[in-house]
Amino acid sequence: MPTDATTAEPATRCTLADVAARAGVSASTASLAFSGSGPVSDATKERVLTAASELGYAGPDPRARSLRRGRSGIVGVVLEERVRSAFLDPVKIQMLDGISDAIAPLGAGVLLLTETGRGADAVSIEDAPLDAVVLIGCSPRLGESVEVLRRRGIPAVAIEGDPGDDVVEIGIDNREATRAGAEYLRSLGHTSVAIVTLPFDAARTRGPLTADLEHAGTADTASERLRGARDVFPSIGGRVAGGSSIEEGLEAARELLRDPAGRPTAVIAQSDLLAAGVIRAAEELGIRVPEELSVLGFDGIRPDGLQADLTTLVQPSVAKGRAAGEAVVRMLAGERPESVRFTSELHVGDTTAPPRA
Amino acid sequence: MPTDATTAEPATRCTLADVAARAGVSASTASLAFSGSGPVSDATKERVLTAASELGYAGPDPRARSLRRGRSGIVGVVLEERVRSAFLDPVKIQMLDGISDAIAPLGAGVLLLTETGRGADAVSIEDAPLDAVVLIGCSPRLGESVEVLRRRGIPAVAIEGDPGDDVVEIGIDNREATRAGAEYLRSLGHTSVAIVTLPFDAARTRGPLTADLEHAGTADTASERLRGARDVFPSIGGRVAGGSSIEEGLEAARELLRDPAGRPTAVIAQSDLLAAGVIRAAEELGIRVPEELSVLGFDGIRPDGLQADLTTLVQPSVAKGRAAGEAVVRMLAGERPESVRFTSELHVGDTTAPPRA
DNA sequence: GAGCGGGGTCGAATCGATTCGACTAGACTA
DNA sequence: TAGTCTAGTCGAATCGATTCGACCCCGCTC
Repeated sequence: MPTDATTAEPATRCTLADVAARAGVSASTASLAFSGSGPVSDATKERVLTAASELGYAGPDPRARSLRRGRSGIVGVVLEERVRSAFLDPVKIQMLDGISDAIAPLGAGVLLLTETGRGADAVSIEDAPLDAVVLIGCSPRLGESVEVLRRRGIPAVAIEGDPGDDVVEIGIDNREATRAGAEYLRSLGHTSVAIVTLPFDAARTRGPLTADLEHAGTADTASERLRGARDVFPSIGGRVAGGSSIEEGLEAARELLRDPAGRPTAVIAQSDLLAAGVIRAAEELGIRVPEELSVLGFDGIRPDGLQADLTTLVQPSVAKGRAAGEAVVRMLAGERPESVRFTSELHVGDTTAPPRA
Repeated sequence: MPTDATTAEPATRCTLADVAARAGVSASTASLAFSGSGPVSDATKERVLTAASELGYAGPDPRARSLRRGRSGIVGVVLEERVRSAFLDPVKIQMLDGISDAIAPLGAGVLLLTETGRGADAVSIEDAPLDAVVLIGCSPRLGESVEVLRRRGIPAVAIEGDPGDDVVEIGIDNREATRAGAEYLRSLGHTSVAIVTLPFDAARTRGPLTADLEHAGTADTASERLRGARDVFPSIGGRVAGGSSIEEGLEAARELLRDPAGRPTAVIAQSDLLAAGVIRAAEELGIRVPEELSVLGFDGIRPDGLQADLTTLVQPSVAKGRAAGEAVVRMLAGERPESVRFTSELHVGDTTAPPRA
């Protein structure tokens, strides 16, 4: 009797064995009929399928299937922060898009994971049925994650941040790109330049850019971009933001621009969102951009609510995601893909200009 | 011998049984030692844990665990469209945020699913190890999805769109809200009003708003909002967009505003993104907003790049997501949560004004 | 000292499907 | 007609952990 929509669930859901029994075949044959891999006569197949629909059988249980097959069809994507903040960052979304695009042929889904501490109640990298993992973001905790995955034997790909060892990495030329941007500023005539960086440590400590903070850090992206700036302006100073957001940029820039005396003529922001915050701070303080202050961003997204055409270093976010996805597909196929390094390009908008004499 | 970082994986990964053997206890005891549920002497526990770390055991296999326990710790979120487009819609992101927030105490992760056709190669609602599912969006395919889930015995919650029967639904007052907005337009003096709707059918057919299209449709949201507009402007006409995006709004509005003779003095857009597109179309055509054209949106997000303060119907997106997540948690706990209906609020911005005499 | 209770451990069944090797009939060849 | 082959089917082992009931032994009580 088919289950009625309004009745409670049957005491026990029906299994492949039930279907097989009803069709008068063995469980193995029924399995073959469903998976299609193996010789089964059309008549038998039909009988099995009929029995299944009569019983309201919803197909093989994915849990059992994945235990037997050793594959779950799920690729984890680790976002360093909470899901909410990751989605505020357009760069992450673009990468996620690239990833889900690239793994589609694998028939796998994307499981969102966050880097909460171990043993937390949220599902984590330690206990989720994953076939592979993509680590997104310049996470200081990368080392731990990689170690966990290695123990579990799960292939991993990292986007940004040095995972070390033999983990495939998808990155960009953070240092060179920033240097190019800094050189552009110098070519405009700027000599008094400050920087607003991404956080250096896991705690996301914000504050003035000190040697302490800088060296305690493990965040590759922030360090590399800073190095690029130092290549051109060796003694550059500035502030460390607590993350990539307009709000953080605003806060950092308020400090940076507060004192009219020591005010820089240009600010290098390590992300477009930070740059947008810097611009907003300038507006607050009545400082005109780019006449009185040049602002350089990084990423190449269009921050929400910013009408200026930001001068920035455009990185191929979607391509990065796609490359990561493709690497996952290859690893699952037993290959050993190479790391990839993309290059960024300077886009000159209207937020940079020569400094006022 | 512990696995060296550089060696290939051991032929077979080690299992709980291996650990138990090494610790000199039975598999059952080892399991107890790991899960902590059951009486195990401290000495034994210690021995097991030691053996595990010596062997490089990474903890129980989640696949086996979920088979036995019948829970996978994964909640699916079905986005009707591709992942990429879903993330372009700020409303969806906000709901997703609310969901992931609410299910956190469950210790479950969020698996992104898209409503691709059956049997597609992508992981789907039919074969993913899910404990529960949240259906997002006014999907015409909702019926099929609900049926699949019912067969599989997976609890479901729908956000927007009438899932029918006994499925919990989280919604808003689409009709009443739109009516309120329309009444506001009428109170300003508008009588010639057009509408740009969301798609009515699964194929996302775009074009003029005809009775055919309208009635063939199964998309609850579009229909309800249209009804609300009809409550005030019974003979309202307009165009059906192919989705919620600035691009679609732009395209629809070009048609709508092309002919200066029959041009409406106000446009009701069924989403803020569509509204942003309408405004952009007006700019293209040299029509001033709000002096020559009033535009009303729906959602309460700030569309990217739109500097106007959109007059719109603000819906509580995050709260909707959170309510859905909470419903999931309750269902998994064996309760039967109630459906929830939120209300939207009219926000008067600067895109609406009385029509020119 | 016999009886009793309970902490600690173990065996074995179980979750549900997949898959490999074996087996059976019927078709086809020599 | 005996022998070979193949398509179709079945049994049984397997994936790895969890869990229920049984069991044992030690300490306590009367």
